[in-house]
Amino acid sequence: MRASQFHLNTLKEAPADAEIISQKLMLRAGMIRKVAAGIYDYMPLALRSIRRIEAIVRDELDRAGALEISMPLVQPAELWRETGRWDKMGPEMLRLRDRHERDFAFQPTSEEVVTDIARQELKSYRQLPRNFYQIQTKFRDERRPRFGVMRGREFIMKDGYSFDRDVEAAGRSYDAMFAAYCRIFERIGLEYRAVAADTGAIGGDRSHEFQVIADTGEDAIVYCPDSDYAANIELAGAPPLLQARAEAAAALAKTATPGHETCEDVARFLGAPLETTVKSLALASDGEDAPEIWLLLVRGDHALNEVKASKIDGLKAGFRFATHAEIVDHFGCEPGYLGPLAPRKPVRIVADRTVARMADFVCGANVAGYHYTGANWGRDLPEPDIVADIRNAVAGDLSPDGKGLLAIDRGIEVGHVFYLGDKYSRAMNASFLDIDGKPRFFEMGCYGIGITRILGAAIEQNNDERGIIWPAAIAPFEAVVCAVGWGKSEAVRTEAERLYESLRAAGVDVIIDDRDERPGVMFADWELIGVPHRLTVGERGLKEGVVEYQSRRNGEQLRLPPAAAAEHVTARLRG
RNA sequence: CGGGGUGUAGCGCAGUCCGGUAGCGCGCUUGCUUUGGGAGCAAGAUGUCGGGGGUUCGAAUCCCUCCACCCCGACCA
Repeated sequence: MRASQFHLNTLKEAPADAEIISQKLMLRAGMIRKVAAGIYDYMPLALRSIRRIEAIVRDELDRAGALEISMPLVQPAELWRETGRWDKMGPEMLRLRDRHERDFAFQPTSEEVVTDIARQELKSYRQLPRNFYQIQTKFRDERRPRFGVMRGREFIMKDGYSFDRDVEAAGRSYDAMFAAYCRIFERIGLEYRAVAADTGAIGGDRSHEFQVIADTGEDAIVYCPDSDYAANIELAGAPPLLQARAEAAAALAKTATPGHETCEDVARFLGAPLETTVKSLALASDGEDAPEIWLLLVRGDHALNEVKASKIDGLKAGFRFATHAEIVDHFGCEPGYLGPLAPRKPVRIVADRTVARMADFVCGANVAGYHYTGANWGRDLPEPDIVADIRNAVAGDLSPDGKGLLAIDRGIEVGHVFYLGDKYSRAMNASFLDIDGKPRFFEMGCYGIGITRILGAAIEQNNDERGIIWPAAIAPFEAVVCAVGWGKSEAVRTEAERLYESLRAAGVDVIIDDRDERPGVMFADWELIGVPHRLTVGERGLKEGVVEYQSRRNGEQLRLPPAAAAEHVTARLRG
């Protein structure tokens, strides 16, 4: 490629609404343009990187035995109604009507369509296992698109689906995809972690997220540096922090805490450690009749984990935070002073395992402006109705595998492998004839990779004050030849062209900067764009018999004889 | 969907309070000079001031109303 024929449009300043570094750099480098909220043009530079990511994904999936297909972007509502998801999906799914007023969905994912394929195409166990995937545009009408390409509404995703004859075989398919994903992210060159994730209604332990480690990540990853334990914070087990409940030592006392509503405030005001306070959260579950009110208790320094809470009997069907009116009605006071002692009306008390072992604790008194100190289970109030793990794990907790202490990192989810069971095949009556001649529902798995999100994640992980530093495997160009004084020096032109041609001959994806720009402009552009390897040809160097090499990643500079330069770059890329 | 905020040239911004017919930097065009880290000088081009309505002799500016976008808020690739 020649820069004079390529489309380059770099900016010195990023658009004001860009928030995170990858979004700013992609906009400045001219890779993407915003068309609407969460919807972007991918300009030639971006598309080159996208195609390289896709190539790696295809290569590894093909190797793992998956087959590429292409399913429609616009999918008939009837299929989505079969699984009930037409109603369940909510406003996140973009709905369309055709000229006959028929309902369609713009695919946010494709379980329904692929299951429809399977029930028509796969009749016999002899055809199993089968794994279909596609790399396709998805649309999810996110309530809040942000972070550029990281959380766009329209994005490119690889989604794959496996079909197996039984649970064991499905497990093998899952493991094969898990392994393929590891290879994919290693080849792309990302620092990632595979973490156990929530399986929701499906159950079981076969759900893993592939998280790219980055401070700007929206997910919290809990892991044990001394073992291979890693889980999404939604799932990570949080052990009780007390071995056993101590004997009550203090007397129950109602203490004035005017204006102090948070545990932090109350602890500071009372001069008590935050670990002696109990945080009370009022939830409501909407049952057949009146809503039931719940009070969930975690220690003052802990946070409620809503995914864990949703697994408690009675909350499984869904819950919400109680309204102000419900709180006043059941507790007889304003939020901020709620507690488990003698609420005005009966509420279900759920204590975190740590809270259940606390003694002499501080909690709201259900009277505005007052907290109890010295509260004790059994003596001052009944034992909790339910004791469960309902808090987020925190750094320093004992790892659930007992092999060390937990640490927490931020991550960006770029992949997810998930065992589906027969949820979709049963709903859509998708079956095959097994060896015994009886029909069975397919055991399914689904496997996603956020192709465009990988772009953002890679930049979040690889950048400096000058711009992007692409991992070579997904860079828009592997190398650039900068010709200083292109317009006036025949020698420079000749040597730059020669280098360019030898790199091309060696299979390097190289661009020659023949724009006749000043060197500062060229260097700034290519450093912003993040091309991993740069060769500079100028009259000054040629007089001394050298061209200059510079590595984008570590800034290393070398002066090389022109005859050895191309080989040097090739060796770094392929070596 | 709630709460906050912003819309002025491709990008970054000033001008709005106090109404008088739109400006700065970067970028773009042309010419000359310059030529190893985002050049200098000169001359230029580019605006329905988010849309619509109103007030006024006169509106980017005041009022009403839509719209778009951004930020803060709990199940996602």
